[in-house]
Amino acid sequence: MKKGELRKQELQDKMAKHILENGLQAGSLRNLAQAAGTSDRMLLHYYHDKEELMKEVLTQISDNLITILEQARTVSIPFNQLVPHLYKLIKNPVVKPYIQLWLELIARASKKEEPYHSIAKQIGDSFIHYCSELIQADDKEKEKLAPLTFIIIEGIAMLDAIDFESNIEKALDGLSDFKK
Amino acid sequence: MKKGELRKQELQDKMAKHILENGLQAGSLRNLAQAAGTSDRMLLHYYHDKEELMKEVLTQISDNLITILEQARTVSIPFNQLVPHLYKLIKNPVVKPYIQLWLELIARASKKEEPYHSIAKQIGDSFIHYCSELIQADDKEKEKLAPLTFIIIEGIAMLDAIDFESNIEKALDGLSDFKK
DNA sequence: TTTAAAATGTAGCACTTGCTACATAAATAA
DNA sequence: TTATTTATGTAGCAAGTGCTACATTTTAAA
Repeated sequence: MKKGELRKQELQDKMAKHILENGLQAGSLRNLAQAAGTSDRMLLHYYHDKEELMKEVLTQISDNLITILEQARTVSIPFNQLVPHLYKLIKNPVVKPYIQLWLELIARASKKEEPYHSIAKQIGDSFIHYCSELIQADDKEKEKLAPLTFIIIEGIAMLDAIDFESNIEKALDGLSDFKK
Repeated sequence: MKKGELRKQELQDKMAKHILENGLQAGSLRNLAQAAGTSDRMLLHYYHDKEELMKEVLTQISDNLITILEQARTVSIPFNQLVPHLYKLIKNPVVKPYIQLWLELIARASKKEEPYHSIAKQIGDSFIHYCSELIQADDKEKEKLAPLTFIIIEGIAMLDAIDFESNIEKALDGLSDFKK
């Protein structure tokens, strides 16, 4: 890697950290520049415009999350244990900022705003793939259970955003009453 | 109702419509004023500040949604039919803007931003109450199934935001495989 | 060593944001 | 009719937004 690219990567790491800690809303060029220890002028030197910058930063954040998830990977689990397991995971202080950012991403994606929409789709795909790998079931079952797991975790994340923990517990209770 | 209050309500209706159609992001005082056919100056005459304005407008929107939902109410349905029923409902063009706004609300609520956080909690409560009324089950079951329904519908709304319809179908398929 | 390219600084533009100061016109109360 | 709220207009401020123009220094290629 050349010197320039190295510097760019250095800035990008710091920007990713800043976005993760403060959200998309706090991601103005000047804010990001300050967090990275440079100027907005320099950011537009390394990136063509803000859209390109955000695309690369968010992609990096998403890659980081995947790495974290892969590291926290266990052996495959049956569905009824997987959901509580993932609930614990998204409550983890390391993971939680990613979930909060994810909610912001979805809000923008729902308006087809770019680059957020396409990045959100990518992340969605990765997560379903991740669920699929974790579920203990045959392939035909996985096909249905991975999306179902995704949906339930997303829903839980939303309830968690409005401090509905007790409702989450009740729902998990209700879920465990079901059998195949 | 006095003349002033009447005028305020008139403006508020138009602002609610605008927010519903264009989202929170498009809700600057000047945008709202234009949509209501007045000036930002006048909005701050009727409301103390933007926070108060948003609080009242969003509360009204939420009340409108509840009215719509109540009108679309059927007889009580067992859980496994309720989820597909609600999925159809949130796909309804009349309801869909509310869901999109809801996603935006959640994103802000997750940062404890006011007035969004408290309003989102209120709406969450109403929706769980609504689910509870619709579910065909005894009270003890409802206690668990209403939050579970809420979670699943929220999750579906998120997947829908990133055009994951086929995954939603698979998940619903998977869900119907479960039995008590 | 000259030359081209990449890195960085300083200033600013045009626009949007919430909100305010200062005024006048209109409706209402005394 | 006078006095007092209430309604509305005009202008602007201070801060923030993405982005650009123009300059200079530093680095690397010839």
